[in-house]
Amino acid sequence: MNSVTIPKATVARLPLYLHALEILAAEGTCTVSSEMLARRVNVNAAKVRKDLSFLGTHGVRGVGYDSSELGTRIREALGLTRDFGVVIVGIGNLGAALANYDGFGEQRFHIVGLYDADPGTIGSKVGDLVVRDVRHMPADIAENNVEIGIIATPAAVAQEVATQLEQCGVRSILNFAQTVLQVEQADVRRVDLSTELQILGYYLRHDQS
Amino acid sequence: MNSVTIPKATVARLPLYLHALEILAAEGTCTVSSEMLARRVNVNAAKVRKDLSFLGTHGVRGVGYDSSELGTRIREALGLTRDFGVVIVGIGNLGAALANYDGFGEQRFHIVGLYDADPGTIGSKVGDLVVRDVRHMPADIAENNVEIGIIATPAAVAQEVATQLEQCGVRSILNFAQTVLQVEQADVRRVDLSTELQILGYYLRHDQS
DNA sequence: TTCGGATTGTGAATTCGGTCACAATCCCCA
DNA sequence: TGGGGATTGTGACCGAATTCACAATCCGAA
Repeated sequence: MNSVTIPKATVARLPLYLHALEILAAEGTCTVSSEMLARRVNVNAAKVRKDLSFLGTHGVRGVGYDSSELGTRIREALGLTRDFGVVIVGIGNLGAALANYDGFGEQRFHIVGLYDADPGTIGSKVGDLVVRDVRHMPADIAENNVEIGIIATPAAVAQEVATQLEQCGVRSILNFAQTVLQVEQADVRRVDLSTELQILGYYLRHDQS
Repeated sequence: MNSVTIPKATVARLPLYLHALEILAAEGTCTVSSEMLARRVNVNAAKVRKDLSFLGTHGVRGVGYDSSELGTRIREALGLTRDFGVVIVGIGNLGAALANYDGFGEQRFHIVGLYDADPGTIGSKVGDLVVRDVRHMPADIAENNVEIGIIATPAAVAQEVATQLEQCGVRSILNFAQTVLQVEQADVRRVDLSTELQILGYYLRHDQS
């Protein structure tokens, strides 16, 4: 839609700006400066301005950005103008925690399905959804127009689930399993506790962020 | 310790190489090529070699890397030659899930304390630890030589917890709360579901990974 | 109406990370 | 003993991301 492509690094920061902005707006701030945002997101003010410039945003020199308009612009850029269906596969401790996650706020991501393969888990209720047999997943996805899949299964089956998700047409995958997924086209983001800890471990000794 | 500083991007990949290596080793592979690792980690083979060259590693031309020696080298580089004490603050759904996380395998990260502020949660047992009042945290940290703190509290109190952790001498923080923490010196890594979903959302429309 | 302080937007410079290509080296086999 | 296939290590290039610095612009006050 939007003509210019936004650099990956910028895309990754837009949600942070948006969140900072929502907090400021809730506090009644109408105008924000790049400096103000920078402090809250822990980056350089020049970087904020350059990032925002990719949105074709127009702040006002000498004044700053209108916080509500800027919020709208960022939401548009991120595509947060419509709703997204999300499924979670693997309802163990982590999957259940993610299902209960309330951090979406007024966001547009809606969890519409929870799946597991364990008969002991299937049928149990998490939040206001009932865990269904993973074998129902393909049909459900097609029916509900699901676009994002979250994998919270054991590593051993994560790849299989990913392949299946992709076959169902899911193009975006958030992977919490300790595996690097091999996919055809899908966009995968990986979140792994043990990886993060190991990275932190390195910087414990080689200290200079 | 190790003379040369390793680029951040490389550090972030080392845990992936290590994990791939452990799987290969478990399968009985003694020698691995950069190409083999590259496939499993979804990166370029040249990048693998360049990354490993920072470790001063010596593979054997025409042959590859000795998988057990390479594993040792990576572990040394990451500092995984000793144990790390970890505490988790905020034992809600997510905190409890993290406490039960078994993905550490034979890793050296040991969760030695769980803390919460809610009287209803304090005293409950998660895994084989009992959740303690967060007010005991400073004393416990000093006593047990804790180096890493995981924050899984509501966003509203995350900053306060971070400040307290830092005052207790914790220099590494893994932040699951929806906030950007302001810290003095500590190294912070942030993991947030809603941010990840928003990034995925962007690429759903602007598709070309 | 003019001046000063504040803040944006952006070209230019710089740093960082990724990719390519190839010489150097090794093992194995004939 | 020599040659061929395989694979590493790395210099050179390329592109992305960050930072710098400053002209352009705006608001408000005198």
